Amino acid sequence: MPELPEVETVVRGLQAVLPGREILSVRLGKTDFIDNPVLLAERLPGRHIAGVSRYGKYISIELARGAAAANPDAPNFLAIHLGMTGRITTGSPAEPVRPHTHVFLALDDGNELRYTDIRRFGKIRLAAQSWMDALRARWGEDALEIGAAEFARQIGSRGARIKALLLDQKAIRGIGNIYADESLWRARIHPARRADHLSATQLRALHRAIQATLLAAIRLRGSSFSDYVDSEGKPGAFQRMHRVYQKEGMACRRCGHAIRRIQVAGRSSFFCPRCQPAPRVRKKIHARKKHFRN
DNA sequence: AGCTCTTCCTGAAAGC
DNA sequence: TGCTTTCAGGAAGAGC
Repeated sequence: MPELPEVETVVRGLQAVLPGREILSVRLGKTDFIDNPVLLAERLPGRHIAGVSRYGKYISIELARGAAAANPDAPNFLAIHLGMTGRITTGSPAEPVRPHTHVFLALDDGNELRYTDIRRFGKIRLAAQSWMDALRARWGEDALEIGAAEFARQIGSRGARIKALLLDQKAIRGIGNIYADESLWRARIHPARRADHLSATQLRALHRAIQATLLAAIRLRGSSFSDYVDSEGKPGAFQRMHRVYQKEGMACRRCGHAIRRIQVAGRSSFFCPRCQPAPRVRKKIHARKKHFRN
């Protein structure tokens, strides 16, 4: 499940090989996850790649602007979201093609950029600057860049449960289920706590925990659970450092209590019931979800 | 307005 | 053994 650290790792890999390359041709398989496949196939050939960057969990491949592409509505960005099972790799076109590979871009150095996505939860779009700006306006600050004060202001004022907010890209961008759970464990905060019930100290601790967790994950090139690999096709190693995610029933590394799993905001949430004390049970929640004891 | 739930997709694993 | 059911989750959109 590519989240900020995995996308960052892929982007760094692509930055090493893509800038300056010309896209020679486009071949497509299934296209239901591509915003406008005809436009993509028509407009990409002949364009040169200027750079690669990350925006939240989006990968943005910027195309060099020719004279004709100078106007602001020109589609100068290839925006790619890996969804849950997306992978982008570059390598020789002679390498065997993995099943569910749906985009092939031939490059002028003889290599091929491929997009593979089993579940096709990913998204690909040839986008104009205005679309990238709209994404920026819609979403919150990047989880790695946001300061402690801004984090407390954005998150601490909301009535939603903290886990739901961490997953909401409009509140803060880049975090998914793995790093939300790992960060909450590190900060000793229960995933079902209301954000506006957290103390200033807890918000500071959570801000610190998020950034420390994300940076540690980037150092280990991300977490490979099912499908994630970097742009060279190699898995990350941060899954070895997971403390709660997918560890139901195992002993908490801090206190030894069994890790539990509950649903919060429609997502599996793993936590230590001793280190991360539950919110005071509200009658509404108690009546609906009996497993909220602890 | 602000929050939670449902939906899309495939394959692995559990259930019977 | 072999079938069916459940589950995983990012983010848009529906619903409350």
